[in-house]
Amino acid sequence: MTVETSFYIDVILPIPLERMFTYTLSAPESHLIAPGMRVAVPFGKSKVYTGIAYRLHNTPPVAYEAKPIQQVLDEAPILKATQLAHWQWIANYYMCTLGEVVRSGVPSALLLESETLILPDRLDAVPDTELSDDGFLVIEALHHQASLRIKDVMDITGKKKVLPLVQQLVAQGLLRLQEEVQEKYRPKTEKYIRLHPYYQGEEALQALLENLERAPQQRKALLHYFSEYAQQGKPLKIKDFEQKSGVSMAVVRALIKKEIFETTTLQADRIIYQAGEESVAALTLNTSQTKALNDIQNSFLYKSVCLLHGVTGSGKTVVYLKLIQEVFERGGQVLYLLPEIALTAQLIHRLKVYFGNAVAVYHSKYSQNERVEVWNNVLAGNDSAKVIIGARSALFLPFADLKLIIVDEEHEQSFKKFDPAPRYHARDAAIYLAHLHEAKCLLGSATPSIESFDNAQKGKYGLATLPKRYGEVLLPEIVLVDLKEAYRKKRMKGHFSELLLNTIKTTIEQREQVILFQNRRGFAPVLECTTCGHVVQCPNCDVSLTYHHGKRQLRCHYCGYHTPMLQSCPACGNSTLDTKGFGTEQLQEEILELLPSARVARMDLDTTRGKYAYNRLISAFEAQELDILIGTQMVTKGLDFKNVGLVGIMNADALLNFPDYRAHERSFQLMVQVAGRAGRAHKQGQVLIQTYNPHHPVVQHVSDYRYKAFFEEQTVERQQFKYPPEIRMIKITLKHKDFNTLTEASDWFSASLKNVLTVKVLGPEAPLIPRIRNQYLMTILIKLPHSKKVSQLKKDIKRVQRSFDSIGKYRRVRVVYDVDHI
DNA sequence: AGCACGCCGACT
DNA sequence: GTCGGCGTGCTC
Repeated sequence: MTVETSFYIDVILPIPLERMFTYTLSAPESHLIAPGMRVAVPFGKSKVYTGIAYRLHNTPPVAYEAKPIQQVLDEAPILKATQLAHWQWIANYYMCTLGEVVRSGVPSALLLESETLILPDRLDAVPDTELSDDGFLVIEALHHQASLRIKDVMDITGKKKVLPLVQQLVAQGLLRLQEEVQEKYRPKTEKYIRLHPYYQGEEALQALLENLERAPQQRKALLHYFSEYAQQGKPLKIKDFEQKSGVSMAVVRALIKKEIFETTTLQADRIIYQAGEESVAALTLNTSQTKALNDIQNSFLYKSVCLLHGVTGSGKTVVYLKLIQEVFERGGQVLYLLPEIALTAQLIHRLKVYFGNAVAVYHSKYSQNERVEVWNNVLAGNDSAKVIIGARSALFLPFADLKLIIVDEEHEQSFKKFDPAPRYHARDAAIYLAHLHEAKCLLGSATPSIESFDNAQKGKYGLATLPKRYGEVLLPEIVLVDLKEAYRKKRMKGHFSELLLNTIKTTIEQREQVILFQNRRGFAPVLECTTCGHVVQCPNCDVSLTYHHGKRQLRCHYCGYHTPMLQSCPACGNSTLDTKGFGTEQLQEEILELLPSARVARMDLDTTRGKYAYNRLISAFEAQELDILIGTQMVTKGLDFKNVGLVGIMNADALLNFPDYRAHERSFQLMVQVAGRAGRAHKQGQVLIQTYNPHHPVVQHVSDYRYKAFFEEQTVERQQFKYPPEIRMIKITLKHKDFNTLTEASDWFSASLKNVLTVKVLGPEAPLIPRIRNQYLMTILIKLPHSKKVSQLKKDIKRVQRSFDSIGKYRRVRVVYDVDHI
């Protein structure tokens, strides 16, 4: 007597729902499946999703009947247990669902797409005369086409609601529906040839060659095959063979047809790297680099995270290389995280020189196929993916043996993801990932974030420093220009002080280049009527429109709205519209007027939109085809120019006066980073900062490169006003298109939080920009001391949200959590 | 999140 | 009458 056992699987679906879904498995499926594999499952009325198998069990669900899965999609797990643990941590810590982590973590080519296909069943089951007009159209279309999709039916009938119609036709037996799950990723294959096994023996071969006496080309091909095969000892690529042997494809085909050659198809790796050319061992470190390396290694003996504070140009990368080499020799995997992938080209090249084809690149700009390739290589622990360079998303790779994570430019804001969940900080997620793998994590920066330096000061992280530029070149000299005084003494030409303008001139005369930094694109950020004071605003967002001179347009930098330049004030009708403030575009225009012979280019979001525009600008500047580069923060990021004599910061106050607790930190970082672009291999560079407040402590600290003093001042400020790292913060944003509903809803939410939580709840408050893309925003801020337990707090917040969601009128109010927001 | 269902007002 | 709007509930 046998007892019927049922098999169930809990599946993570890539959707923003907290719970998992339980499906039934057949007995054979239950033997094939393991946690971490993908499964195709039906969901709802007509959808099929790819989910991740999470837990296999025998407990039937009580409240509902589980559906059977459609298909097991993998033979082996594509996710590792450690990886799932990491994803779970991200979901908990950043208050999102595991499904959202899956959606952003798994390459979308591995998350199959469901497409409802409509196929003909018995098209003559019902006479045409009994069909509705729309029904007739659909059946007619299926006489010409093998299948239709739902959206095709919409086009044919010209209607949006076609499902009832389709369902009726299905019920009548005319059509059937097929839920087709398509594998988007097809491994690239290449054709290889080899000699047919029949000719293995000496005699058979001899006979064959004699046989080919009258076919000299085929004979030539065969002889070439032998010499190549003797060298390589493996099947030969058909393309290579054709080239090297000098015979035409027709000859090869003839030999295949005669069954003298046979072809095999092998999966090819799409990403091919050249072999390593130089050895890291041959790299010599200077004394401070040696010391830093030793400090890092020592700290790794008892701490898992170490911060490397190295000034710009101090040679941090060489230290990284040494650390990577050490792991590389032991065969472990290294993850090298960068804030922005635009800057990786130089680095990838450099790493490949040392680690050859062990270097793999992974980021969102890569094609789906390439990403799946890297994914599989990392999963298998292949030699072709031992050193992985990537942006944020590389954190989600299925590491088999991760030993070291390097987070370069750890202070960069772009490591924190926002908008689609999961809103994680890649640096912090990297530290947790290292912890799970018992790996080491190195954070590197010239201007460490307050948080990281604080952790280093408190002994939580190790600390190593590179205080000097490589080759003992001095850091650029920073000169402050008092704008107030310059204006008073009428020593200004447009937005340029005489000092800055003259220094630009002499720099160019010395055949050196200039970078001008202005953190604002466009021509003028505000268009104001001088008669009535009206400021022209975006119709969808509560921000002023920026005037773009080149296109004679007004543009919104938040939603992309644009309109031709207005000739008169929309409020009072007078033609007295005037621009206020200035952006990169206006600077470019001014400089062209002031220095007509200078070769000037602008680098901002507007000029780097095209696929290659960014690289073109960079190479033109590198090749010294340009004298002056005017840019936004884009120019501050890790670019290594060799001939920059001067960096000008047009207006430091625009950075400092930003209403945000991080404004000073960001200003310090931006200014020091952009200053670092000045100076050459053996010559000190120059930096000019224009400001209305030359005595501002941040400006002062920048001018002397006093990071420590800056850090201490910031720490005091943050302790005083209760900001991180003194406390932790969770920002809750509520969005809705109706202002009144939103206000009511956020009041309710905030009040409930204040009721339930024992920590500080601030708000609701309208953010700086209270409306974006026709959605009103409200923020609630939660500040909690480190002594409080976060996990319980987050559960309490989620509980409040559940009661909130159960209130009908608030249901459509979107609630967004941003933990440790920037 | 989707998506269907169901109830309302606005038109061929 | 039908079409499309949007509020509501559900998805294993």
